[in-house]
Amino acid sequence: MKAGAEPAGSKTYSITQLSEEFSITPRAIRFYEDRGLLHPRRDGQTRIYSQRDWVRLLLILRGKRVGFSLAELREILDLYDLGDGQTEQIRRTLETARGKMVSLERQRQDIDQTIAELKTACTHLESQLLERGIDPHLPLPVQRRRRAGAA
Amino acid sequence: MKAGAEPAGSKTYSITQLSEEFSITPRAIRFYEDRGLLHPRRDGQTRIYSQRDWVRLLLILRGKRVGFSLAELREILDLYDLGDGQTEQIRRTLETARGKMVSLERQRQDIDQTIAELKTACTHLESQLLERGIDPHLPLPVQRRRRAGAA
DNA sequence: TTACCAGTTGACGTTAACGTCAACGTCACC
DNA sequence: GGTGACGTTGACGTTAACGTCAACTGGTAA
Repeated sequence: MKAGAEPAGSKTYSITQLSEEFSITPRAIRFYEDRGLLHPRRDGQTRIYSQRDWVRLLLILRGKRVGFSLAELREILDLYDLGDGQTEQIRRTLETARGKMVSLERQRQDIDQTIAELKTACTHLESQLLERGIDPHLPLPVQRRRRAGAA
Repeated sequence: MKAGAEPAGSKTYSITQLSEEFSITPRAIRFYEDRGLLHPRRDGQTRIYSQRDWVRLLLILRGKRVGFSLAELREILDLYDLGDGQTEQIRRTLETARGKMVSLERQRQDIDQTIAELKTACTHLESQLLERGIDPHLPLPVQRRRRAGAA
């Protein structure tokens, strides 16, 4: 039990705990490890995830939502545990980080434009409904629910 | 030459013209058509693209950059040529449009957070370089270029 | 002991979005 | 009447990101 860098009393997670918290499957988590995005401790066979792993997973999922591939996410996550690598390595890493920021800025512009277009499309549709004397904000005709999980 | 809805004098494009303008392959364009995102006229076998198709392609590519799948993009594009469909159809369409807007807003938040994190990571890296007396803004050691195309 | 979890490692299946290749048509031109 | 350039339709290959399934390994509660 002589823990290493971890605060020794720090909270840990099993793979299913993590999978439930983040609403993904254990399979996905193992897959991320296979791709070098996570490196949990082991107790024999079983994986034990630390707070740090928790944060990493958070970053991974957010990164996916903004469109990064797992390979890119690996690069990005490595930004944090570089610590004191070789100078050349640091410089390259810095370059890729800057590159990703640029593409993200552009992506945000794309999103803003798309939102704007959807907005006009919506008003267009709403006016069509109004012409027919229908309230555009009424809910749809009683959706069939199927045991909805967490939002 | 008796054109239909088109302004008759309106500019048209061949598939390779479009592919070059947007830096994609003809294969991709045909694929989009196969998935119902484009409906070009035909002159015998050959496809003829109108201004409207041009705009659609623009929207498709932007949509892809913000993470929409081709199936989703098809839905979105259909928002524009609904015209005067069935009332029920209009309402459902309106719902999906609103849903996409919500997810886009969230995605923009994700992007902003990611940018912020990358920014701190960058300053971290830069300070490491400064500690070693290195200018963090010098370009990398003479990248090998290989006949770069358009930016 | 048996039974049942929770977890593990392969191995193969799947979907999306094209790439690649083959075989073919067709026009202008020389 | 051959030869490109440009276009077409299949059909199969490929990569990413998992899903699915099978076979196995401890622990533990009845």
